[in-house]
Amino acid sequence: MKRHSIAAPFRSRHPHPCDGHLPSDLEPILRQRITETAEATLELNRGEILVHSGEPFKYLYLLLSGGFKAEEIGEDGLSQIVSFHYAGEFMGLSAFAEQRYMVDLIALVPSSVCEFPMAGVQTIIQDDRALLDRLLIYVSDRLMRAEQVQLMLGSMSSTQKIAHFLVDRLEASRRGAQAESRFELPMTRKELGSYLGLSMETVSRLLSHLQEQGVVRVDKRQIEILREDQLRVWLDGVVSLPASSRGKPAAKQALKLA
Amino acid sequence: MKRHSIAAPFRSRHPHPCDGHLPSDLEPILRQRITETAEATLELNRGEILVHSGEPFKYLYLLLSGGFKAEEIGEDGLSQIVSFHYAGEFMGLSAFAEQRYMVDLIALVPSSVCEFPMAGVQTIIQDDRALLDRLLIYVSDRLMRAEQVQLMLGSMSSTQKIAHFLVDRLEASRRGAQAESRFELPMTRKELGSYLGLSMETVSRLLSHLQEQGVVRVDKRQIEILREDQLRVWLDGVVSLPASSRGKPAAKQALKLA
DNA sequence: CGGTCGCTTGATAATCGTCAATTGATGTGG
DNA sequence: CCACATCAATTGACGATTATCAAGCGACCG
Repeated sequence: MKRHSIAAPFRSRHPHPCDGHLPSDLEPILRQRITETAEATLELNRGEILVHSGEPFKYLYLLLSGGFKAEEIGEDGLSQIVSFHYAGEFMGLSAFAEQRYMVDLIALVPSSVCEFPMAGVQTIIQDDRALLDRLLIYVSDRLMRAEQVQLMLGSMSSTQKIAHFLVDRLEASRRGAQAESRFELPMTRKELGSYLGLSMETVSRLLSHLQEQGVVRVDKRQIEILREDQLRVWLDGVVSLPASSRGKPAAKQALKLA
Repeated sequence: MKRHSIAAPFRSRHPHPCDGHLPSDLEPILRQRITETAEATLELNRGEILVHSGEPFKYLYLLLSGGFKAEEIGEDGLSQIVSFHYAGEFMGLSAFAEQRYMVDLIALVPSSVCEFPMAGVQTIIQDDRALLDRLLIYVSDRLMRAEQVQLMLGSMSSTQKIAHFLVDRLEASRRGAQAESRFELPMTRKELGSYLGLSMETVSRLLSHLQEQGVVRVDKRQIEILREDQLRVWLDGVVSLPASSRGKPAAKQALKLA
């Protein structure tokens, strides 16, 4: 984990590395003040740990580029990825309650993050309550998403889970600059399985199955969505994973519904 | 749903109905100010809906007595209970992001809640930022819990899920006034199943099984924990639900581990 | 008193996890 | 630079866990 300190003179002379990466709904004044409190940027390689669960909540992190997983660790050794983080997102928002991080934050791919000391954040909040308003909204937003993940984990079949994930990624990539229907997954099949509550093997089979049916094109971690409509059929729960494509009824079904 | 307005003259002369129900970590000054903004208390019977998902976020609710479920509704008709709420808890905290409620809030048993108009809450926040700090903590606390539920849903077996739930309830009842190892469930088996990502039948079988082994006593919705140590063995994942107690190896296993 | 609801229990079957073998990619040290 | 180890991914065979279907029972309500 390489650390690049941002000295005060540097800050005033150069475009700030966090600039252009802050959430777009943040008021301009706040952007500037936040930017000024950033103490350093960090570069992490795949597998490097940014924060350990249980450590005191000293920094808020903004992901500038790359990808992260947030992994919840049970007392008994169980673990589960509870969220993935993509560029532009804050990380560590579940730490306000206990003033300690509640998850491990681990880089999935080479990533850079911006580090905001909580002391500085508190200072900003002293003169301008707007930032606190924003933080409340961000945390509430994550809560909303976590509840949606609960629905996914508790009530969906494996096919629905994958479709749910792919549709979510597709919509995110559409919101991006050049509205693509292609994207790159930053995580392994195993990590995706952990997030979805499935085994690595099931994830792999589902992706193969989706590809056989011409719904997506899968090349390593490159995903291209060919038929969003079919994906939404999977999401509606009509399709199920065949036991090694028994007599290939699944293909017929897919054609029927097309 | 019966509504009792709290007129201003009433407020000054009587002990307030919300008094003594607010979270204990709230500063006294805030308690008083919050209490003053309460507009009404509501009485709901089992099954009555306090809030529909999607409605605008007009009120924050404090549960005074009884129990609630928060039910997430998928676009396709799927639904899942994402949390239960017990006396003293705020409800509706995932609504800050979109300014709409994200779940249905439904009474599990006859309940009373205190209704705080968001307009009034905003007013308090204008003069005193402490309340906003508190809200951030409460939302972050719920996020933390939601992430723990994700771990439960994604990585635990049915036996671990039930044990997890019962241990959680046991600890809550211990924190109560007379530190009991007995408590009453406010929800049906089906509702509990929805929350745990299990079918009603599996929940019923697991409770029967726990009773056969003398770990708990179950009478309708009354639960008494007899052997917390055994419950924690279940939580560690050593035990599994036998297929109709095949030759009763489960009983032997339980004795071995005792 | 009939009907619905909550709960229990049994039989059966489907989904999905586990185990295993294989392949290709990556990286490391001799 | 190549052999070797490790890791990610795929695919198949098998079986366990847990959902579904079905029947029955007591409680409560109209």
